[in-house]
Amino acid sequence: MNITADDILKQSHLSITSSRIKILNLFLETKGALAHGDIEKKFGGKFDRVTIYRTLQTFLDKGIIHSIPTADNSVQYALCKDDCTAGHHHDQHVHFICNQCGNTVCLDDVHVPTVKLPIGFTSTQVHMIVSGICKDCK
Amino acid sequence: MNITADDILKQSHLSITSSRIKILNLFLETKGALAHGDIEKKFGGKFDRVTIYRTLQTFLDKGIIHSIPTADNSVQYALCKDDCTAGHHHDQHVHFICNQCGNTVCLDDVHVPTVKLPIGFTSTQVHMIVSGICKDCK
DNA sequence: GTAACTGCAAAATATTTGCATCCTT
DNA sequence: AAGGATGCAAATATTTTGCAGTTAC
Repeated sequence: MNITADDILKQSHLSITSSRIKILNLFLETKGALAHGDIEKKFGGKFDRVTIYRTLQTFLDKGIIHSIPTADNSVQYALCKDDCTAGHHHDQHVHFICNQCGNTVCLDDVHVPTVKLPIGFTSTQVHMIVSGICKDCK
Repeated sequence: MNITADDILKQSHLSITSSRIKILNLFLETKGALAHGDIEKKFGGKFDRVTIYRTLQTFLDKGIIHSIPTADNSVQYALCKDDCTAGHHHDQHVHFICNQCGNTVCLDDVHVPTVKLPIGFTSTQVHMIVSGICKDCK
């Protein structure tokens, strides 16, 4: 049984509203990551720009989504895995950005190697962003 | 012998101008990475906002600096190593972002492990961003 | 002297905030 | 009914573009 947008909102103690459901469903349907602009385009004026900003921020706060660092400063968001709790992410997965189609996908099955940091450094989170050509654009 | 801002500009066939020298020197003096805002603050109105944008873009194009992906979408820039040529970066180094002091540093001595990508994916660049507490903030 | 770079002004974008209204619980 | 969420308007902030004046080579 797949988890529904409804479930996710309940788990995070958020009111179940139409825009949250729609945005969450978009994330659930999309295999890759989404930028603010993608969401806006997808719903073309269906609801307010500002609502998208606020909804994304709320989801971030609750740990429902996480942001993916990108080199071109477009902000990408993706659903968190089950082991993410509010404010404390365990997402150690690899993100792949295709230079051809521009899509960002989570490579869930690729394991992020642990790196040995210099003395005195403590790591709480590791992101690995690989860019290149994805299998669809090959 | 240390390389100078002057040398770098000559190597990239760029005119040697005051603002380019100053910005490059700032990079050379700074061990960590710089965001657009940092540069602006550092020179407090010394020269135009727009000049900074254009200078950074030029440096990016020439492969003098590279941008570092960050999770909070502030765009960070850092000097490229010698083995970077225009448009083709070999920077496989790890960046560390301190959650305490906010500084971004390049961990040049930490080797980025190669990851095995799923069939069909080709990688041209790998970024690894580790966040946590740096040795100075410990 | 010519091409390239800079500063200023302004346009285009992107993000944040305040407040009245509407929806969820 | 009460608290929270949304939409609209507007304030801020960020980035881009055009053009005239200046500087590097």
